[in-house]
Amino acid sequence: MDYAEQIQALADLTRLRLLNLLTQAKEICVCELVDALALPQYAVSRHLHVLEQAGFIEDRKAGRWVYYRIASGLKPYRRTLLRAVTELRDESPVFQADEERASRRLSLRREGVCCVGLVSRIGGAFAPTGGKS
Amino acid sequence: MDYAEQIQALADLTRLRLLNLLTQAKEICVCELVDALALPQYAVSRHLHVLEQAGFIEDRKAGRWVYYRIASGLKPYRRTLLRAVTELRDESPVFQADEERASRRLSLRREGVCCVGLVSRIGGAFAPTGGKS
DNA sequence: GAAGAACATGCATGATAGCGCATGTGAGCT
DNA sequence: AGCTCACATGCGCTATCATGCATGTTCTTC
Repeated sequence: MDYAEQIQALADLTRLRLLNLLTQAKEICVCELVDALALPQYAVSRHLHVLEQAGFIEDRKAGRWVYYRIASGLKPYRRTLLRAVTELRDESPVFQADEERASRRLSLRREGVCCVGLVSRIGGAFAPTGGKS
Repeated sequence: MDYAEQIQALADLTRLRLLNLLTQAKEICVCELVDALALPQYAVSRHLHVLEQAGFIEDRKAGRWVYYRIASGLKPYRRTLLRAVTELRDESPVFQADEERASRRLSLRREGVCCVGLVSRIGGAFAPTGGKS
């Protein structure tokens, strides 16, 4: 995988949105990203795979969940590329809307676990009604 | 043109090579870039056009020559992206070979003009024999 | 104004990428 | 064991892109 291909991995709005969220949290579960971006699960999975192949992110399996995070030990130029993404953040409301949804979704975690007792994606959105009481 | 499209403009090895050269000189003529990259003229022209559309470079017409340079007044994230390109430079011999050819080609300028009295591309390379004597 | 140099562009082609749908995989729960 | 949930992936389709060839455009020079 040469340099152009690695940059190619960033040349997609969905992947930029994913990276934007991942740069702002230690790690995020796939289902949380699905909710935050309001995209089909298969789309999110695919884009995450591309980013992982390009070496920008890595994953951690935890039971039936998979948490993604920014890869550790990034080479300088990759780190710079990610920095460009974070600068992009101030320029488009798309990223801010993502962050808001992600923030609400992440706040529903219990003891760091993403989906405990959550009926995910009720009617296309996550219910802020307090989960299963 | 959204952000992903702008990054898309960088997702090509030829364009990375062009940018690498342009970040290291005030301005470079198309024919000089053709020699430095050893690529067909139409290819270089096309890629320059893509970079220009994406806002990374701008051109200056001078007679029958066209000089390209890094665009002035770049937004922060674009400047950061270009910085990533320059960091890429230390990682691949391709860029260094380009620079060497470009350096030799640029040294043939007379009073800042690119092709004065030059029979360009003799046998696929520029002749270091001193131009027209 | 005719010729040539420098650069740009229209067209056809092959390769690649993203999307939508469905299905596969693997872990946890009953 | 069987089921469900979270996630990944194979397939078909469409769109986009880089390339190669040829041609067009613009400027200079004779």
